[in-house]
Formats: sequence, C-alpha cells, structure tokens
Amino acid sequence: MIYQKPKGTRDLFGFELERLETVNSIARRFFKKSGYQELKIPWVIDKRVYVLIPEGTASVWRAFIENKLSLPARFLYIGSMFRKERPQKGRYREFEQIGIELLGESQPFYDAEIIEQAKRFLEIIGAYDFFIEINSIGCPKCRSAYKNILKSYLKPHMNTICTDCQRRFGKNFLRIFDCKEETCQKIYDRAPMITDHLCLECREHYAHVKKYLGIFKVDSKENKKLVRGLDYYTRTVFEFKQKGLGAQDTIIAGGRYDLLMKELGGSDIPCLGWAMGPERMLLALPQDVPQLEDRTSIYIAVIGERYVETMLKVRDTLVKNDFICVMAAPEDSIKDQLRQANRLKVDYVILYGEDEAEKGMYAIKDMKTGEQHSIVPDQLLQFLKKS
RNA sequence: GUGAGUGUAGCUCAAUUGGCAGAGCAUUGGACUGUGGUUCCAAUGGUUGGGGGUUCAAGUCCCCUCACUCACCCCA
Repeated sequence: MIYQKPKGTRDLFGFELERLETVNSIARRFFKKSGYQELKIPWVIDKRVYVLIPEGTASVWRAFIENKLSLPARFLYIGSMFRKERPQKGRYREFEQIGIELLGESQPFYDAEIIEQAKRFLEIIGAYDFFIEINSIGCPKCRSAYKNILKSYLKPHMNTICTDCQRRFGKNFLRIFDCKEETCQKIYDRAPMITDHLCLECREHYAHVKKYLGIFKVDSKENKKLVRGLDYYTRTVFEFKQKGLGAQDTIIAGGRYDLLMKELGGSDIPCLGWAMGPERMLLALPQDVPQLEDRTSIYIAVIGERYVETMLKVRDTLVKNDFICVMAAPEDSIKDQLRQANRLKVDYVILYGEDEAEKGMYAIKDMKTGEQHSIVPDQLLQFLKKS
C-alpha cells in the first residue's frame, strides 16, 4: 500500500454512490424547473496554495461579480466541500453539498419560498422525519442594541458558564446559544432573545415570512436560540433537522445575508440561500430511498471466438436501447461465463455458440427462474422490453 | 485540538486466570467436459494494525505509534 486515503475522506461506489447521484440529478431537475441555473465553482480558492472551499456561497457571489451577471439571479451548485474538523458521524472532511442562492430579492415572500422549495425537494427524494426551525436575528441596527442587552444579562453569570462559552463570549458572541452544557442552557433559557428585540422593519419582515410559510403550508417551529456566527447574516435563519441522526443532525441550513455583498466589497445586494448535506440526509433514510432507476441487465455469453462479431452488434443494440449490457470473453468456459453473470446479478443471459448459429436463434436464459428458451434475433428487443 | 471506545483470514466475528490462532461467509478446485445460482466433498487463506517492554510463554498485561468509530470543538 503506497498511501491511504486522507482522514475523513471516502471512496464512494456501488449503492452509496448511486443514490447520491440520484439525489443530485433530482436536484438538477427540480431546481432548474424552479428557475435556478447551475453553477460549477472551482474547488480551489487560492492561487498558490491548495486552499479548498468550505462552502459555496462566497464562490457563487464571486462568480456573479466576476462574470458580470445580472439581477435577479438564481443559482444552483452541487459538489464537494471541505472542512478541517475531525470526522464523526455525518461529518466528513470532504463532503457533498447541494445549495441554492437567490440574489437581489429582499421581499419576505422569497424567504418563505426557498424554505418551501427545500421542503418540497426533500419530499420528492422521499425524506421524512425532518423538522424545520426558523428564527430572525435582525439587522445590524437591532442586533448591536440586542448584544448590549444580552451582555449585561450574561455578565453576572460569566463564572458559571463553561470555558467554551467564555471563549465564545469574546469570539463568536451569539453562538453561546449552541452550547451543549445543561448548566449553560439553564442560564440562556432565561436570557433576553434577539427575536424579542427586533426593530420595526425586521419584526414586520419576520411576520411576513411566517405568514407566507402559512400560505405555503410549511410547518415550522420557532427556535429563538437558532443563530449564526457570522455578522453578514440578517433576519431570517432556518435549519432542517433530521431525526435519527447523531450529534450532526442538520441536513439543510440557510437564511438571508443581505450584508455579505458589502462585506465582499460590492454594492448592496440582498441575498438568500441554503445548503444541504445529502450524505447526512441519506444516512437517515432506508437503503431503497430514493428510488433508483431499475434497468434490465443482460450478460452476453459467447461460445467461440468466431461469434464475437455477431454479439458485439447485439451488445451495441442493447446499450442503445438503454439496457445494461456486459459481454464475456469467448475464451472463458460457459460455466465461467454463467458464474460471472450470476455474480453480476444480471436479469438475463444471452448464449450464442455453434448450436444457436446453426439454428439462427439466440438462447436466452432468465437468471431468476433458470428458464431458458430460443428466440429469433428480431424478437430480442421486444422480449426484453416487456420483461 | 480534547476525551472515550475499537483494531484477529477478503468480510462478520470467536479464542477461559497469559498456555497449540479458530468458525461462518467469500474465494479456488472437484462431484458436473454447452449451463450460473441451490447441495455435497476438499483446499487456499494470518508477522492478531505497527514498534518496543514484562514473562518459560503475549491476540490477551504495560508503554509508544498508526488507523477507524462516537462525542466535544467547529459549523459559512
């Protein structure tokens, strides 16, 4: 072994890859029909060193500016993202993400719409047992006023909260609400919440978002402790959480970030979006969801090299007609060929050798029942299609 | 970065207070020379993750290291 795969990465193949790709193609179909255009963004975000993208939003913005695209714009991106944390259940260092970004829309209608689209998408895939949490974290105006209120509430408790929270207090203020310590949570339960300290505009925006969620018939639960660590988030934040997962149970997270564009040095453009971790979601689903396309598979057993050419034509016809088709090397014994066919779990085997050539027929064997009969070449496609 | 748990055949796992490294499945061959899967018989398969130590003797006990898993942390 020359080298092993880096920690937190995986080789995807077989069923696992198949269902991930199925989710991706459903996403493409669904969101393109909803007016989104796909954007393929580079994994590398630095000229000299290989710095890998941790999320898609900033890159989508960069692409928007660099390509001088016009507003309003809806983008879909699908691909690998990277994080450096130690892996655990539902958290890999290289992981898949499906995300959408909606640029240039400030109406609360759209906050509700992207939540509804996420929900419909999950339903199409066959996900269930998830719930939606929403909150509003206001704008810089109400948030800075609120931060002072929260700070003065927390001051007397500084020695009671855990060391992690003390660190968060200085670095990532609102994130203290995410703490898993019970003693900390007891203190935060009685803390003033940002949702109750919104300015008039933010309050109205939030009320409209909830109104539209009602019109869209999307059930959601308000979680006043749901926050974001970064300052460019404004107003609406939401998460979809999946039951039956471990500590990492958020399958979709998103919100509104009207200040991001300014932070990146651009003009003032509002933006909404979310990102989904399909692998994490699939962890909680039964193996047969989403439903895979079930194609009939055929193995062509050839007995004698001089029949290869005839069977190559059959193979090409089958592939053109969307069957899965594998051909055997004529040097292998018929026993080996059938054994291979069995291992590949194919539905049918076409056998062709001296006997069949003389009669001008194909022998076709149903691998489930073991039945075998002769069929004239012209009827092959018809026979396979009705099966 | 921190903590806990697990590493034995290709896979899933056994192995008593330290006492001959095993089973099932898989693989290969045969029974069966143009018929897989089922059945029967046989064979192959291991520096017990790696290194060091204690001991007459280590899969088992001690130390180090690597990998995986879960949790903390982080979460744009």
